Amino acid sequence: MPIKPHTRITLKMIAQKAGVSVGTVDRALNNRAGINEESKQLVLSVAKTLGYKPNRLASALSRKRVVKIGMLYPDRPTDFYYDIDAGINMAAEELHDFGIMLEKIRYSPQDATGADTCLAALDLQSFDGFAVNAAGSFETRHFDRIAGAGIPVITFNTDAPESKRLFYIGNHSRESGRLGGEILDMILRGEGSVTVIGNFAQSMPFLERFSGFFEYLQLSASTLRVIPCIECRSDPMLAADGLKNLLTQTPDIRGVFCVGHSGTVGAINALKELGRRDIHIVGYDVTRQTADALREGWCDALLYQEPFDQGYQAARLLARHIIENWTPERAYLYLDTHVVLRSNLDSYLNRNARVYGNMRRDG
Amino acid sequence: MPIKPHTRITLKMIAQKAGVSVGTVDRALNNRAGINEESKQLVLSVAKTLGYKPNRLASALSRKRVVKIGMLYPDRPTDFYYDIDAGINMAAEELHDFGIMLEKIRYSPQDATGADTCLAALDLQSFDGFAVNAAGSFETRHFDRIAGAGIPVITFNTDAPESKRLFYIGNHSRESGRLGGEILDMILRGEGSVTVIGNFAQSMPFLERFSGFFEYLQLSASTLRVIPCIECRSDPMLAADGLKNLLTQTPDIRGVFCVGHSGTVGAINALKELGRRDIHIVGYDVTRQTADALREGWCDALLYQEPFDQGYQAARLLARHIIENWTPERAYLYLDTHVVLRSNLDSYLNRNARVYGNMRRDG
DNA sequence: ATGAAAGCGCTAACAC
DNA sequence: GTGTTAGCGCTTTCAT
Repeated sequence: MPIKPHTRITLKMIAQKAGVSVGTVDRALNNRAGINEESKQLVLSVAKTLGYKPNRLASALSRKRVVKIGMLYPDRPTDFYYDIDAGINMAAEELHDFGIMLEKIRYSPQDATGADTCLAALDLQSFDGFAVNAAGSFETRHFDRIAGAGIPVITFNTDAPESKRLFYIGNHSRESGRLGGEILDMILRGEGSVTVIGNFAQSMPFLERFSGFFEYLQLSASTLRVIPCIECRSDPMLAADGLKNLLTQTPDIRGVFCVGHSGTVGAINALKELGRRDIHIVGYDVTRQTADALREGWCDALLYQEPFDQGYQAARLLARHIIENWTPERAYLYLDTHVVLRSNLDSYLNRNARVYGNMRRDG
Repeated sequence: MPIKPHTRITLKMIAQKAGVSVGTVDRALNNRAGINEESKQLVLSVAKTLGYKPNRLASALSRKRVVKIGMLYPDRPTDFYYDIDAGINMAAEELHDFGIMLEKIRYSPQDATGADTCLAALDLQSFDGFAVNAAGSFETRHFDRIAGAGIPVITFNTDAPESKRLFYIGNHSRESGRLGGEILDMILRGEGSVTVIGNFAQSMPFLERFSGFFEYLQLSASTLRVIPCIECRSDPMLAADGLKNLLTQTPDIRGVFCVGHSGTVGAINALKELGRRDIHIVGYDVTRQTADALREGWCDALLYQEPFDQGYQAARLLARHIIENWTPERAYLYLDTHVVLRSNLDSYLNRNARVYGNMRRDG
């Protein structure tokens, strides 16, 4: 192990070259008050010619203030939020050293006032930012109020585009719907009828997936016939019953597109009950139930939304905004929607444990 | 919603509670020499009850030594390594603050002695580790020698399982081959003949993808007939000619599985030339050529290997091993193989620029 | 074997 | 408006 001097441009070096003190350099470089324009320009130009790169570490270490970020997301369904939560945990660990603390605030999406109560109870002033999963019946005006107070708010997993949130990170729901249409069309080769199990009342992403699905069929001039869809309201039972009903009325249904996890589970159960392996399901999210069904052939493809990454990146990016005053060029940061088939299912089960999980420190 | 105070356990606190000095605590915690067993155990137990978590930042900041990591990977095909390179750049930037320096060492995979020459020219002793993309005709004994000298070596993107490398991070080639089989089978519904365009002489992953493809057809009892395959030796022209030849002899070919990027490009060109939109291609890697073909319907699906992440994670994980003495539980860290279809193609084009690119600091 | 002390690069508080 | 200085938590060196 060689001992090499660390040649790095420091504030001190800039100060020396510019003939000022580190304090002044700091003020210039960080846009702080109490410096006159001339010195500022001087310092800035010296820093530039020297090729100065700030050292986030030293900065974080010396910062007295602890940055506190509120992570606001539903407490269920447990399956789905388990992965988001894991991603947040990972980010929390990485950010901890930087003096950034993540505080999880779970709300109940079923309870219309749950999130509101949560927010009301919080001492907003003690937070430096919020990352919000705007699922369920969340009142966006709440975080408009927060954003209005100068505390940055971003959304993840589910957006609230009409709100004052800074940016969104998550999936492109419409695109994933198109993907669902493409896969179902590929499987069925445009023959027969399909139906959609929706969850539209619950929140926008579901509606967007549905739109995307239609969009694909439209664009590709698919010959698939779409039968009026079923609403499942996040209840697998309703989805199952609805599908069974529909099948008695319309026996030529060949495929089902489920815009959400509960609908997928319901549809799978219905087909199992009826023993209909000839009907093809394209659904959402990899959980034990859907994974088993995929493996056993009750389902053909699952669209996977990288929940782990959503939590992880949301925390990281918001932290970055707060610490470095960084903002993305676009207000939408889309993560990929993954196609999970039988052959790559194993990769997605416990995927985080595989790679990221191992990346956690031993202690 | 507990409000946890950000109380950080420091060496000082442990020292105080254990009645020793910070120096001793440091020695105990980091297995350094010059401490007697009793004090060590005492410190360790105090640290444990206090729930001590080391602060990587302070550690990196105070460390005098600069850690140098050699990233060894081919210089072409440019398209493919552009993304790996981008991932490495991102890692380099993140790691820079931690006093970790990445040095890129590009070798020419065509030139049998290219990598060897590279390695011979290096001052091995000045490196703290190597991450190697063991593609092409790379002589694994070279990095066996390095590993033998106590310098950790990991592989990424392409493994060398028989070598002394510490662990591998990249894709599961056989699984991706199975995925290719599944998709082609799904498209063709087991009807007709398919062929495989190989690149087997080049390196193991290609052979593994091929095995996986067969494995799937076998396991699923697919009725697809596989016609003896074409070898393309990384040359799209050879692939195109081979396919055109085969098609004159065996007109009922309905699908083509290409185990590598060059084969995919060649097959696409052949079909374009023949105007055969009825033949389905499943290939590898998203580049301008394959993306255009997918969009225009000359190709049905692309398997994407997350090159960006491969470079990024390889650097991060090796750094972690060197700095924190962390080692993964398994020697294989698999990243997902993504299925790219028309509907989600846009997500994959410039995907790194979209999210990660934006994450880079402004300067 | 152990303690004391000097930084690493930066921030923030205080003095001028 | 500017300079000075005391840390942040850790590593490393030098005494003891």
